[in-house]
Amino acid sequence: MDLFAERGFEATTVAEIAERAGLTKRTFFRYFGDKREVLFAGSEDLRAKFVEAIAAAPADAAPLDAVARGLDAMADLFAEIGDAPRKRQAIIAANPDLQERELVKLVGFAAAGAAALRDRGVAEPAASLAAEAGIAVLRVGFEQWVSGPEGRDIHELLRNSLAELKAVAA
Amino acid sequence: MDLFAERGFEATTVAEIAERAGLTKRTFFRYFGDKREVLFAGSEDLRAKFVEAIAAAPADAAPLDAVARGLDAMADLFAEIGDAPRKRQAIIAANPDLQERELVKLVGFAAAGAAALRDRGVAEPAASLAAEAGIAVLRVGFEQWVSGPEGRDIHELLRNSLAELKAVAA
DNA sequence: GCCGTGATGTCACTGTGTGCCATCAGCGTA
DNA sequence: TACGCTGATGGCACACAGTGACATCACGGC
Repeated sequence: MDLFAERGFEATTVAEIAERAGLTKRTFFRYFGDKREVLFAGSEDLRAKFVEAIAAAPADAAPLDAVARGLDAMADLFAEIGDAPRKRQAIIAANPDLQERELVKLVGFAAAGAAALRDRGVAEPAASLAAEAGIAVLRVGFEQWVSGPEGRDIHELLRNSLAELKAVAA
Repeated sequence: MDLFAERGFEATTVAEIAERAGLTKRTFFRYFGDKREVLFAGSEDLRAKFVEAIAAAPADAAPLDAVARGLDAMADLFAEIGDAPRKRQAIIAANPDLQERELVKLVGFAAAGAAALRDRGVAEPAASLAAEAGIAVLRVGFEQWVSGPEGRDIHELLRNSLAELKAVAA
């Protein structure tokens, strides 16, 4: 993160990252599948929170409301770790390769969320659509959070975004 | 496309593609920003159809209905060129790097669709959400089309997918 | 003291992607 | 015809990502 902030992602070589971390290039690639992955190592936690919250939603909750619980759980995590996500997002915003990887992660969230919904008895394609819609809400709300003024509550932004989606789809 | 179908994307080098096309590696990279891009060259047309149809929707159409027009226009193009998209999708499905690039293209569609909606007077974040939701519908419907039996009508799949989204968001 | 086992280092190598310069065809102009 | 300009291409050389193969080393069990 330090190196990326100093020189940018592209201008930082894996050898330099490895040296800073006290290991070799080869060992770096044993821990991370590729150079980008080092910035997304924490995303499994996020996905886990998301699916757990969906699974834990009341049995009679509608699919999209279960997804809303998942989004709320993600927001908890964001709020918890302060503005680290914002710094990280600035690095990602400056590099197309990283944006690609982020999209992959988000689609992975959608797939995991859809699976969690199916476990709740939601049929396809409703499960996938509810999960994809939830990720759309996340994208839009998160974008407002990182690009807007500091201190705004990410929970509220996501809730508003979801309400807006419901209004649009009505 | 021939080379990718024979040996797979990864096992095909840019030098081989260039040779087959009668030019050099260097020239290939002047036409395509990277190796993956050669598979996505036609996507600008698709995006253009999408935004044109949104712009051409009746002035009183709801945002999501304007997006539905856009999806219909894309379906026209898919149906027109037969099963080439299915072959292409098989290549993409076999390679994570290509999937990443496809997501980027889809998100680009969403952004272009959102801009078209804003031109129609739709405010944010409704415009982005409607466009993102439309792309979710496209992903789910297209996935059914390529993975399901041959001969199904992509228009119908997309319409059903959209109806399902509306039901889920109700 | 010996033997796995897992983590790490070292080395060589392929392939992507880029910068730099040479070449060449076409085209307008004197 | 000769000249110079321009745009497209080829031909290098290179940095860097990522991988396979092998060596090394620390460790714990026996």
